[in-house]
Amino acid sequence: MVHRQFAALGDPTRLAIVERLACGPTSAGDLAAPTTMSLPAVLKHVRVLEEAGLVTTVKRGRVRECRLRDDALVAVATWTAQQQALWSTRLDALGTLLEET
Amino acid sequence: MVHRQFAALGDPTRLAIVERLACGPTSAGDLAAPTTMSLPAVLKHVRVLEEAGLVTTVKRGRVRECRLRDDALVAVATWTAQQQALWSTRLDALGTLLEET
DNA sequence: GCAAAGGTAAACCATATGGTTCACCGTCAG
DNA sequence: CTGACGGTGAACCATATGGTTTACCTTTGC
Repeated sequence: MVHRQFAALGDPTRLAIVERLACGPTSAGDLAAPTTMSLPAVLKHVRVLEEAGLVTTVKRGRVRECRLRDDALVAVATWTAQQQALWSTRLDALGTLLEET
Repeated sequence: MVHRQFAALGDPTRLAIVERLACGPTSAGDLAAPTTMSLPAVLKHVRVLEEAGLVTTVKRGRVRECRLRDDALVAVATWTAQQQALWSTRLDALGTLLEET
């Protein structure tokens, strides 16, 4: 069910959040600060990323800490690799077929 | 602008189309046949994939042939690799920091 | 204990998305 | 030539998405 993750990464705002989070965990407020968006909007995006299994959040006191899951992109990476492998072997097969003729 | 591709792959129908196309080019009709969807619906998805630079289509006679672009997933693969690299170096840094203390 | 800060829930809105049907057009086969 | 086939454009619809504002709750600092 990797399409869930693709969908989550398909929004530019959420992609930016992931890239930001790759540099270390931050609070939700800090995530919203550099944007022109309201906090609730940003938090909705964080929720989506959370449900896609890309980030985890913990509430410490009154601040919610968001961090990238260490296994966040493995599903995406493996799917992509599989697909590329499949595709390249098909190209190889086509190549040998062309050589034979 | 890799979010365009992520968004395109974020829909289960389109993801299935890509996987199907990885096994070789097909006509639009053949793409729609195994599904419960109407042809126009499938063709809309193909358009989206085309605009995301993932597939190309050519019209031969009255049939439209759809094929996966050979460079379809490079952007996705490179972004993912970069991100994982960034993330793992950060983890390494954290590890050495913990060792020092 | 009070005020400010950080977050959250709810209501709401505009637009995008994913799908349908129907009418129609070009192409291929008999 | 004509009919069936594959695809396309348009109109339309329901729901999802991305955003807002407002009110409110909890935590923190003085």
